[in-house]
Amino acid sequence: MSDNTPFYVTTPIYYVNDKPHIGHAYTTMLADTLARSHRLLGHDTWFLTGSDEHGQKVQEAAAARGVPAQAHVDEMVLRFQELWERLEITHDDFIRTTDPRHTKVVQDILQDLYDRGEIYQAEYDGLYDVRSETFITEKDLPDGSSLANLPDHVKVIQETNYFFRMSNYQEWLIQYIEDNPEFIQPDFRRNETLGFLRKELSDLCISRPKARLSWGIELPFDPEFVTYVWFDALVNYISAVGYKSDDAQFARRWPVQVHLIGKDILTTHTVYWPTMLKAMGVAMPKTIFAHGWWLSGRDKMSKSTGNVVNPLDYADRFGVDALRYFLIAEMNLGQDASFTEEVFIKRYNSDLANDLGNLTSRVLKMVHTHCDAKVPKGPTALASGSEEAALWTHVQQAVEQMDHQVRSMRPDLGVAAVMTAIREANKYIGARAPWKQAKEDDKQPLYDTLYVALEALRVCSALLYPVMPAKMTALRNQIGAGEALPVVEDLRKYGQLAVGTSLPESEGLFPRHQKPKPAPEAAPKADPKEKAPAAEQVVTLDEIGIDDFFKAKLKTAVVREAEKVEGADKLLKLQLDVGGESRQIVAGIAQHYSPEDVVGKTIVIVSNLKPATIRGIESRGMLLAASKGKQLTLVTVDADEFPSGAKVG
RNA sequence: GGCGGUGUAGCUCAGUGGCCAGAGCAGAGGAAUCAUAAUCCUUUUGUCGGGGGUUCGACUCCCUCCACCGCCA
Repeated sequence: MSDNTPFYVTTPIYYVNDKPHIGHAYTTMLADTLARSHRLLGHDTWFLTGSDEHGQKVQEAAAARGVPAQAHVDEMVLRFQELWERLEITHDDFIRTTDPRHTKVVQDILQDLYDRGEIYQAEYDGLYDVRSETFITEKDLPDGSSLANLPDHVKVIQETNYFFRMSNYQEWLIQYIEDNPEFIQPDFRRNETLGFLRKELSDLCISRPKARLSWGIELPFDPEFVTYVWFDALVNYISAVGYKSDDAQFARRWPVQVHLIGKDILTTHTVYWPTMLKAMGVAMPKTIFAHGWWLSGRDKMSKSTGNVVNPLDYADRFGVDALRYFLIAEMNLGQDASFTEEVFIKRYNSDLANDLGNLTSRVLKMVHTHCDAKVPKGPTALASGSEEAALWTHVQQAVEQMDHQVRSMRPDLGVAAVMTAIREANKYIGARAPWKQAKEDDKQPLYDTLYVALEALRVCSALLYPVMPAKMTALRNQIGAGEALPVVEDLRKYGQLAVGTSLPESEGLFPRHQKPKPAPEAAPKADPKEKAPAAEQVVTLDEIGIDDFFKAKLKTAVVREAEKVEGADKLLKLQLDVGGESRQIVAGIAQHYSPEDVVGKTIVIVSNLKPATIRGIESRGMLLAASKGKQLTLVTVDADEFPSGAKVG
């Protein structure tokens, strides 16, 4: 089974100015689990991660602190490097885009492409979004703004830049994606990319004038410019493995087996990067795999709502391996997954504490009590049809499943198969009742039971090792399998534990955690008589973040006309003036206001509500009104003359 | 608006034409007492989103409607 198939896996390089969060940690742990799995299989494995260190934000952050940019990133990068150490990440290399080995290669590539006409200079005359540091078109403008009325963060600029002839490769890329189904995964992301490619692809702006951005890699053919992100960040995947610097290494590693990415950077990796490689004449990645996001419950995690899960909190409270297990077991790769403390503790308790931890504990306690803390002598072969053989079959199914599912990028299913085997082992113990066997004069049945159970643990611990390296090493040590890395060949062979091996004192691997709380933040102490559901409501009912609030765009509006809606006794149709724009809404206020009452009033509306058709009449927005019981009053503004279209909030 | 997806037990999901539709978690009852108040057994609820069609037979294929999600506009 062992071979020398190369396995090269990457994470995106993380923006050094960002604070590390669960998204970074997840991708990196996933890559680590894959890398460890392939190393066990004997594959020639290389795991690369790193940091993206150029750009405006770094330049500004460094300036704000009054330190040179390089000193700033040297300091910031440690937050990632230290986190990876803490999370048992075993990357083989960590590339920084400020490394000379990287900047040199970037410049070589740019010069080469420029010489070959793949990069050209052109005048850009249009809109620039300062906030996202990107060029935009009129279509990209936020609602309510226009060329005549630009938002503060959008500027009209005219500047010279350099462009990469990406558009030349559109047809080729479509064909390539269609010919190579494994290239972009999961397949619905592949479809998205093909959808993106149905419209015309433009050339890619790859530079910024130094006047605006100096913290970057200088274009070798024009010292007035630095290269902007794409030819800097993406190139890390090849600069780190010897492209244009170490042909032997590059030949050994490339093409990469898997680029792991989050779904938010799909297009850069499935459109920009392949066309860049094509222009360079470099082979395509085998697979670009986009995973989903971790949600906080059902909501996107967001800094401003404060619901960002800090991976270190969980690592501190439950252990790094428990966190790794949760992240791998809980996410169906590709889909989004939900991270809550309640779900975390539930899974921790049921899988790790109750099933695996307790199985280990009950088996080892008996070995210590009845077998003099030595691996007992079990059956030399498993009689077909026996309970032992049945358990072993389940364990072997887990071996096969893990192998298959890791290759299919579904480690969650592999882990689930191992848990099934572990539950079978618990059933086996129950069926054999070794505590009864221990009371018999003939101890051999007892020894048989315990040895077979230990063998099941040996195999399962090896299968889970890539996910929980430290805990599984501890477990393997406790059952006498030694501290060395598991050997894959031994997983299909029964009877590998050496009889008579002395076992060390063992302690619980996964202590149980009490009482899943409904939400991460401690809820205010409710009346003890109140049952959980009530408390849950208190917590989940409805504090929203400022972000949520601002999703609703509230504006003032003046009612120009109003009329009753025929056939509906509650509805009025209103024609509004909202900052010069007219708009029609339907409001259920007819029992409280007559049309004459409301004309001329300045009211408040939700301006970005999805249009609805009420009684066949289009309603674009809703007005605000206070109501209690049967009373209702419109929300108006406290000034006699106030312009319509004003922002409220 | 265009393209795609999803809708199966209280929750999370599996199930690519055929025995009474499944798993884990949660709930209920019981057994056991080696073990981390852990384990094991039994057990309830399913119009398989609605409607129509193809078929001897559909959760599974086709059409349509509804709801939600993703990407794009």
